[in-house]
Amino acid sequence: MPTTLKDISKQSGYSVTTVSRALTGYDDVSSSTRAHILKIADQLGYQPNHAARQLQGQRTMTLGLIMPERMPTYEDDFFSVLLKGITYEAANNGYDVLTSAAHPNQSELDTYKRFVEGKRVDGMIVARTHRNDSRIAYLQSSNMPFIVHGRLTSEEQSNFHYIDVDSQLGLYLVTKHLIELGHEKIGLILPQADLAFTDYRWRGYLNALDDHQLVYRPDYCTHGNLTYQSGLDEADYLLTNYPELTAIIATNDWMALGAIARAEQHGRIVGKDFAIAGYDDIPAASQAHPSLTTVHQPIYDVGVQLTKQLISIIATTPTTYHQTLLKPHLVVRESSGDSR
Amino acid sequence: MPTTLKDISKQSGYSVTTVSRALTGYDDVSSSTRAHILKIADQLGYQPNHAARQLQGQRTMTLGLIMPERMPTYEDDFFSVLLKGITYEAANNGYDVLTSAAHPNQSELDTYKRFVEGKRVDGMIVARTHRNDSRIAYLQSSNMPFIVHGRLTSEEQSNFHYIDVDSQLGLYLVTKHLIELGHEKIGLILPQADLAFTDYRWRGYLNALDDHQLVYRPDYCTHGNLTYQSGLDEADYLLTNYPELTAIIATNDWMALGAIARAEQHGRIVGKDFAIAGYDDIPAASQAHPSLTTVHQPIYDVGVQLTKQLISIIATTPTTYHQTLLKPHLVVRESSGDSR
DNA sequence: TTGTATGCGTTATCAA
DNA sequence: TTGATAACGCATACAA
Repeated sequence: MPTTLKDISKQSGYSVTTVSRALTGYDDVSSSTRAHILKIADQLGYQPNHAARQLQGQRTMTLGLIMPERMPTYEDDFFSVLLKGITYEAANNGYDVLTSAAHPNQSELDTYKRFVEGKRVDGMIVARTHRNDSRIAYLQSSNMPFIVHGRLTSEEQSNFHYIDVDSQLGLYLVTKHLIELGHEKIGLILPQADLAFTDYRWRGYLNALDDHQLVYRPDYCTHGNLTYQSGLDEADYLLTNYPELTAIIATNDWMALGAIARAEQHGRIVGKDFAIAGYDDIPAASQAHPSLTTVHQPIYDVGVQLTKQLISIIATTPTTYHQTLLKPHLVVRESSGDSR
Repeated sequence: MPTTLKDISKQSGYSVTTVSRALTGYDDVSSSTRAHILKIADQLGYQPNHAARQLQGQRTMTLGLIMPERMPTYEDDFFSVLLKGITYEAANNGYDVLTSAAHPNQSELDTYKRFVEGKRVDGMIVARTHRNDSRIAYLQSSNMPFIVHGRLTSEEQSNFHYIDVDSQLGLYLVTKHLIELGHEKIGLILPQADLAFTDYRWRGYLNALDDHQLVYRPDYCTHGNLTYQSGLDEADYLLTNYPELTAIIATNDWMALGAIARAEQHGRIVGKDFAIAGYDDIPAASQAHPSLTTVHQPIYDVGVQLTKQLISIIATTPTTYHQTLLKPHLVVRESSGDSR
């Protein structure tokens, strides 16, 4: 059985109260008794019982992250990398991280409720927002501190703390890059329509076309699901129906890699007579052949930033929303080809 | 303030005890009162207070995973992918996952103690074992259920539940593959010497040489640290000092990718006049150019298996160690070249 | 079938 | 500077 305050109390002769105060660093304990108690606690290998602390309203020193209901695609490591950044930064600040996914017969939202109303965490991190995001609505109605990676769509109000990478700018940059290389007919493979960033990426593409007096062709835009397979499928669709295309932008790297593979099967030589670009700059992007032109998203670092912010929010309960928009940068590699 | 049993008690007129029993599914509650209570609980959105449950000795329904003290290299996503598998499988069984890393001024082992003695979890998962692993020794001395991914070195006793991928077999397979292609002078880039699997991988290499009557040259073996950079460095060292080498095996894919890059800088054409193989089969391996011959490790699935096992161990406290050795398989791609 | 009393380990309040 | 007591929310032993 683990050591409790009572054990230390007995050993030391002091009351449980005094022991508690000595251990938690109160200043109304004589330094000699504190030293004495500290020594015994150390000998006995005392570890505070976390549940007991929580129970009388203490902080949990725990942050929560819930993985999406349907597992993101097998190859999508967005959440795991984010979680890595979160875990290490949390630990640097004395926090632990509780993670879960929907339990059987429960919704994702139920999991949020379990964490929040079960008082299991001091704050929540929400990632990959979608249109009309019920998780955010719920958290707003609670008084649990939370921070979001991403915003709601541009038509919705994002009245909460967030850190986002400016997807609209990101897609503007790639699109502009391709246009400047001479491309005028550029296909676009978007993610699922209900993801909030889909909206921003689409707008970035649109703006770039606009700014260069190119006509927007809605039929050049399709929706994939962020997987390699959907990159194959959507590229196939675009190349079959619109052979006039000279370039395709996929809104994540896995779809872009799929698109490259399929384009080559269609007889296009990517990086020479056809251009493809991705988004994210995952490790495989630089290894791919041709290497992938893409937009860099520092996911690990975003995890770190989110954590830093959330912890400061927990500490200070700011009255104004902390909203950060990070600027992504274009990484030009072989797949977009030379100037044509 | 979240709803408590007391609130439901007041609303329903029943005692807290009865409410508690109705909600946790005892059978000594009349079905009419149960229905009544359930309804009110639902209306009030009752969520059990986790801390309170834990406090009187209940299960936490939480599993623990602690990330290594020094962050695994930036690009090493082993833990994050493992954690993804663990989290989803845990959730499937009604469990949550608590993760952390060493807090400031604390050791990794302190973190284990916090989790175990602070009674924060029902079981622990340990990964990436090393020689003389103090975390395992500690857990063995506790009575916290735990399962390990990996074993101790072959000279040590692995008296605990584990699931390992047979690294020795894995390295045997790659080495044999290269030998059968005609290679006789094969460099080996190992991980840090204190990692337990280093031992097994080295033995696999050794056995394959032995079985084919090739002499083992210790100086053909170097140690990297699992990063791309160390792949560059160690390959450089090997190629500079032993130009007679016709192949290099790196014991993970990132080092192998580094080795490919450096070998090409040394004028070797990998896949033609020089062979390189890796280990892990990370996504980038199939995208690399040349694509990487490697050994497949199903990390996500291992996470799933570990979780399944651990949960069953928690439930049944088996008296015999559950030890599984998974067979890895060779994935032959371009980097090992054709028969020579 | 239901209710009362008690305790889990800790901290906060109040008194000494 | 220290200690007794109550309280956090829940589940259990025991009584009714």
